[in-house]
Amino acid sequence: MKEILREHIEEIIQLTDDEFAYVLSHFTLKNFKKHQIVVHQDDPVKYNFFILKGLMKSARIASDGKEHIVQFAMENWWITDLEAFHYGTNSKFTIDCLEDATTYTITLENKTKLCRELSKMEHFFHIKTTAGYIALQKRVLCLISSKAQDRYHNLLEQYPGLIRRLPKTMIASFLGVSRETLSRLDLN
Amino acid sequence: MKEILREHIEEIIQLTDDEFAYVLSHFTLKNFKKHQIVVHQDDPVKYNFFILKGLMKSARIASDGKEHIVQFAMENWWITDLEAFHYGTNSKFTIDCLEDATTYTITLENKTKLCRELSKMEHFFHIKTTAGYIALQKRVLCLISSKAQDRYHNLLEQYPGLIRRLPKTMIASFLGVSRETLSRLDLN
DNA sequence: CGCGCGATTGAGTAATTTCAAATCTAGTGG
DNA sequence: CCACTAGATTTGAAATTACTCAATCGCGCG
Repeated sequence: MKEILREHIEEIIQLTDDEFAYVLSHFTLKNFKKHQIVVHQDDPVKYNFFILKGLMKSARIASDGKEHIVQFAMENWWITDLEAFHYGTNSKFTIDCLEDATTYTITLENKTKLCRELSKMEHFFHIKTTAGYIALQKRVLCLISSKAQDRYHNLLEQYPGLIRRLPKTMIASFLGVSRETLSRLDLN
Repeated sequence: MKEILREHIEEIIQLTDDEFAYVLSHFTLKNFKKHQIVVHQDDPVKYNFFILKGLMKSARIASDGKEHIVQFAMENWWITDLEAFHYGTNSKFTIDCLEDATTYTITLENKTKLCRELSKMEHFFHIKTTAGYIALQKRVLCLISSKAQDRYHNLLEQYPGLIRRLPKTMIASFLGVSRETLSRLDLN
């Protein structure tokens, strides 16, 4: 468990054993079961989640009852409602488990403390956020410039391992089309 | 000029006069004229731009010749192709001026140096990137969950000052609809 | 076997695009 | 002050794309 987090962090910065032990002490290991809700829409967000094992999604239920999936996260990905987490507002999204999950969670207080006391960790989070920004920018471009079919292929190409674990209904929701439309596309 | 940048940074962190002078020495003041191209699609990206005055857009020209606007930036906003800037790859976008512009530019080398030497600045950029991430996440949600009309109103509500300075063609491109469709919407 | 869930298919409707033409507007030069 | 032009915006009409609602299919599991 520890090793996974350590390797993940050390892809970006180097830590001594002591430093890593200190970093680790700011995280809490938490397990969740499939279908378990980790963040409730309209509730405050306590944690940022680093996924060791499992699969989650972050989605918003619109007023008409439809679910719009904003993010998936699997092994070695982070997930939370970053806005609510950072600004202490209520979550716009519900985050739940598509598979049983094991996570390291960190509170905002601990993240802030860690960044203040170990500037390498601020660098780490900065780089991670930058990568997330870049990924979102790509997604925006895809959404405004491509037809549903190309969006599907684009996703498949970028995250083939993820797609295999997802029901098509959810892929459709993530792509911003109805499940019927996705089903009618020629996916070859 | 200096004061604008200083106030912008000091919204997030505190700097002594000496520190700010040091920070400032990593930036270069650059002026651009309306229609001038600041970053060419498929070229490397030298700078991240902080806009003191003016208005720019970042857009991708697709293979069919259509322009898809990914970002606008006006006073006190940052703009670049963050992926190309950080990873040294070629820009996916063309960034150009919709109005005459005055900017402070910073190279990746200087940004990295600044972050290493003054950890407060790493914090500053981290917070800025986080805010950008949050804004993009909102945009993604809007794109997958709303009709064109609601997307327009959403944008108008969030950035009324920006909309007033933009031709409708560009707003349409930003929203991911054709200019004809935007023109036909009932915008009241 | 039969239930439940996900995926597909059909039919009608709505939203959006495309291409073309018309209209409007701001700036320029006479 | 007017005429002219270039660019932006709007409008029209047909074609495409996607959505909704309903029905059906397929499959794994108790």
